[in-house]
Amino acid sequence: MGNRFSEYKGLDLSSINKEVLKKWEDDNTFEQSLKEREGQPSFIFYEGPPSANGMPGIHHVMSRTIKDVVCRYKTQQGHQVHRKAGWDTHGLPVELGVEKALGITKEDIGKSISVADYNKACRVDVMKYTDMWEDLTHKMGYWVDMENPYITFDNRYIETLWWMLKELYKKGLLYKGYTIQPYSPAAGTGLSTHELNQPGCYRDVKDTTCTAQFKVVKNGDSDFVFDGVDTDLFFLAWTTTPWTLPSNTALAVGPNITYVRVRTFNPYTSEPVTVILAKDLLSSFFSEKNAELKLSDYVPGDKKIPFEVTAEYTGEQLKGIRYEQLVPWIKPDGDAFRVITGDFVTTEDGTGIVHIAPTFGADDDRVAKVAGIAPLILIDRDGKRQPMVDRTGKFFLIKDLDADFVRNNVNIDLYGEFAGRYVKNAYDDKLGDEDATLDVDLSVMLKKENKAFRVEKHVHNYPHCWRTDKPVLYYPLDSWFIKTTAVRDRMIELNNTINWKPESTGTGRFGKWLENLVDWNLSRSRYWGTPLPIWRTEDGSSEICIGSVEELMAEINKAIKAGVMTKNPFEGFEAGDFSDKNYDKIDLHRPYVDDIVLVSDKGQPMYRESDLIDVWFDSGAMPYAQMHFPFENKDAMPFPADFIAEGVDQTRGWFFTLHALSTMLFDSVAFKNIISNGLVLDKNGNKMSKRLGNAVDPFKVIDEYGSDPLRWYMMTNSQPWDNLKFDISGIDEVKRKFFGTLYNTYSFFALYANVDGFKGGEAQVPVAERPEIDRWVISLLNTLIKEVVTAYENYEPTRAGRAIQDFVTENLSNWYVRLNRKRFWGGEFDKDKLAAYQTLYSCLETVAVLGAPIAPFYMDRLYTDLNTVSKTSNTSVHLALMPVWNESLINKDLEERMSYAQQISSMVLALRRKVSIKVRQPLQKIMVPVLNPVFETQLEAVKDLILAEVNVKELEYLKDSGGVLVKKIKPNFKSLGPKHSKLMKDIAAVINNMTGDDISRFEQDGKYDIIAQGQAITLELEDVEILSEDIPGWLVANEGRITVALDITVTEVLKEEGIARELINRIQNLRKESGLDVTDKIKLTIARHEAINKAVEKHKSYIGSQTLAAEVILTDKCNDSSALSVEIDTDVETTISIEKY
RNA sequence: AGUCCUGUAGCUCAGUUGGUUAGAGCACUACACUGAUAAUGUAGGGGUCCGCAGUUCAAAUCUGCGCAGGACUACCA
Repeated sequence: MGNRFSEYKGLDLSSINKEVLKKWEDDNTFEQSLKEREGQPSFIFYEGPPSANGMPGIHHVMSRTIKDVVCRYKTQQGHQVHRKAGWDTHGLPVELGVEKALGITKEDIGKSISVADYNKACRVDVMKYTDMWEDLTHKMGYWVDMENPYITFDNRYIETLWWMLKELYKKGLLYKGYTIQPYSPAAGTGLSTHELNQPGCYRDVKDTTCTAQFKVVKNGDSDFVFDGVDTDLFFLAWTTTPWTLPSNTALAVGPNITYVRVRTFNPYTSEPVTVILAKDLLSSFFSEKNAELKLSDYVPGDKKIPFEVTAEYTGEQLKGIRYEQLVPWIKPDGDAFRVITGDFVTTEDGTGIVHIAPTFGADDDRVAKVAGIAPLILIDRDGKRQPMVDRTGKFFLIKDLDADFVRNNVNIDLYGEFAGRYVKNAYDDKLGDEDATLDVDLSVMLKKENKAFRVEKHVHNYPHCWRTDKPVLYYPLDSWFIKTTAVRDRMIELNNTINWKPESTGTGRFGKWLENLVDWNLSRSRYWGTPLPIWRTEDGSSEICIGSVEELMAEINKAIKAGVMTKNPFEGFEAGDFSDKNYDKIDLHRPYVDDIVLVSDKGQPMYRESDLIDVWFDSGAMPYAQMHFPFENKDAMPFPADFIAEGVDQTRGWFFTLHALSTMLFDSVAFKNIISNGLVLDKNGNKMSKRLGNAVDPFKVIDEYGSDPLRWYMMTNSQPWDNLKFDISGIDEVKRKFFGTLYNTYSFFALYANVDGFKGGEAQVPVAERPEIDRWVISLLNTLIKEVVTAYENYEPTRAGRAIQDFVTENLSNWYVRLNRKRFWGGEFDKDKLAAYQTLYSCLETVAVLGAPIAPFYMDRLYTDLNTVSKTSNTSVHLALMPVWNESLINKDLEERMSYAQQISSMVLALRRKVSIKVRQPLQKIMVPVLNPVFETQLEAVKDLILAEVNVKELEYLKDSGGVLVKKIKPNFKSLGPKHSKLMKDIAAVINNMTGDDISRFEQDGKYDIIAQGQAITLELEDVEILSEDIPGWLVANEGRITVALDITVTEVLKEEGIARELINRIQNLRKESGLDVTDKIKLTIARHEAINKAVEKHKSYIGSQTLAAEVILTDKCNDSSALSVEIDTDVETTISIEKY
């Protein structure tokens, strides 16, 4: 050991995975990689916290591989890269999981199970798969510190959150307001979008829709629309929820939409009316067939209603016009019943005029606020502001309203008839599908009042509550908000400095999101999460936002003194002591914080606002909370991150909250570089899911193949931000194609290095003194380093991996090793051989270092195997530094001529195949037309390589003399294009029609005059490509611009040499079969055969040297029992025997 | 509905500032090679570059409109 390069029986990446893991553990390699970089520039990385209450899947391997690749790369660039793991522990999925496990629903909380017990169950449940996560992290080789993770339910973590909330509160960015949210009256709770997106929530339902007539008020602003109108004038607006019409306070038009004024008759009352609607939608209300009808011919009751367009307006013109309240039940408090404009208005359906009920639509609420339109609000018995519908889903009963309000604002006669009606039959147990709905009754009322223009059933998609199956209502609910809109511009500015991979996610998805930002709704009415640290008096006159446990303690003590509390539940907690022990004494969750009652300056009790905060706040706060900032690490907080990575689905999740909080609190980005990766789909492009049974178990894959092929496959198969169609056979391919080839190359090296006693520590043969092919592969190697390092630096691991793979399989293995095999076996251990070993060694070592971030296990093994013998390094590859490319070793000329060699070789081999002449049979010569001296010089340098590879004696350059060559000329569009764009077609035609003589003349003069479309044009040589495609009389191959001819005459001399080679081949096979070592010398006996005697005699020493035969004996008959019969040529058979010398 | 991504050979993917014969690997077929051998090489078949329109001398590449798949956000008259 240590003196010989390890040789293996086969490649077992799964075992290597395990062995290398063990080594990392024994050597504390990860810790070392941090310790060794102490004092070096740090590279800051944030780990996005996964939720540990679900099993890790294959897609987690994806994002974690990306993170790991970057962090390992940066370590190899000399940075210190801390990686702190984290767990996301709050939130709805946890609650649902617990409810399912305990067989309870939300209604049971506080009844059959106490909040304390419920939360205790959540705390345990959320960590239940931690072991699996740690195991996967470990096995896949993701280096992250799992010893000291941040956990979002930790009291210290929450304390930082409180500190942040207080900072926001102090800046005036935290406020209470209301917003329109999905609400389930049947369940009595608001719903999150997450809940709304449960499968089956959106269903097609058939509802009554109504196109209502809003009567235009005639005043100074609207005179122009009344010009020539002889009837009442109405706006038409359509709604799928007629029950919201009584809450209408505005109409919205599109500023650039064209509207028409139409004189017609109401189809229900037959009264003459004039209505306004979008021009584009005219045909959906008025049939073309009726266009000819005369208004004067109309008889009330006619089915066919005539109409006449009498004016046209833009939306902008209609803006500001007032109309009468459609359903005058309740007087709104403030400005209302005015036409406003909105960009969201379309003419796809309806009338192009949108009915706005700010209390029941999110869009409505927003545009109304902007335009200064009041919502239709009621005051209930408790003095609270309410929409027209109560929490159970019915119009408020008059007795439930404030008496003063009823007196001043409510028309009891009209409203009384409808008060108490449920807006959907589904909310009333007593009603079924057969009963008349509120929508219908309202529509009928409007019809009678000449206020409905069309009433019909309409099928549309509507969300339903996933628990009660009943329709959801959009309803205004009280919530706490963060005023992100206040910093929107700054967020956009900062976002422009972030390097997004791919860029489109940053500018597109994220950028657009920021432009249309709304305030961040923080409130969640749940149990398991970070409580909002705001205490308020019942009347809302005083409130306090708590920013630390210490502050809370002080307030509690104040409250105890004031007598609103009797006992401090957090007694014994010492401010400033950040130990586990101290923080274990308290619990900042519900219900404990709810039991705390504080006291206002005026001595009133203050109760906690019962909301929890959005879990996304938890994760967005992790840069600070993971350090317990500012209570600890006040001056040592790593911020902002140099790099983060997560799935693209986090764009509006984690990416957003990180960005929003850092902008608001520190006026800074939270991360400078980001990769947002795509999804991992199954091989057919379908989303993986347990339900479909197409989910891939990462543990099984790693166990079977090892992590390296999996990681390599994920990084190189498609760009990280494209979706990956995960196909297990792709991993197999990577294993064979890449790792197999790399392993083979190493095995080849190890085998011969051990034979020759090469150690790797020998003095280097100067590159300039190495043969052409060595310098070629070294040139490519330096190109590779440049390419790979640049790719990593640009956060493009895919390019890096593909470049490495290409180099290994194509250049190193298929060409360098294949052509150089003979240099490694046999012969003296001379300078040339040493150069070969050193070249191959440095290629392998460099590949190991370059590939280490992606394939950490195998590359570490390869690196160690090499260095254990050479002793040039004794560390893990992950502590090694990335190589630096040497520009002076990159020789593009050399790379070009080697590619000529490769191309010509493969062409000659193809020719041989065509005429069925084996490669073992030497041939006399190949001929290559050379049309310029540079090409000849290039070829001359690689001539020997070509000849050896294709087993041909000489290479002849055919010059342009005596007209042997048939030349062809092609236009060079790239050069011609910019000069003569319009004439290209004609020029091309002229060039293609040139004769051999023309071409010769062109070549001699260096230019050529032609006429195209009457214009004289002088062509330069660079404008065309002249090549020789055929050499009459020879066997010719042609590829691109290279042409090769092969002399296929087999002379007697050549034949003999061919026979010698055949013999050598048989003998080598025999050697191998008989188990001889590569270095064993033999005694060789060959039975005479007329066809081979001369060849053996002539090439005796050649045969001997190739087969390590000390003696080569031609005999009449081989008596040896080990003698074997071999076929040398068709019908030529002889026997040979070998014995160890 | 909006925003974004993707669409190239049977499959997975390259394809540079637009340049005229669109490539690779896998798979398939045939042949060859054999001291790297559970490798390797060569050849072959296989393409509406998603469609349509436009810009241009020239479009897989640029623009517009669609189509299909996917993601996110929203669900509104």
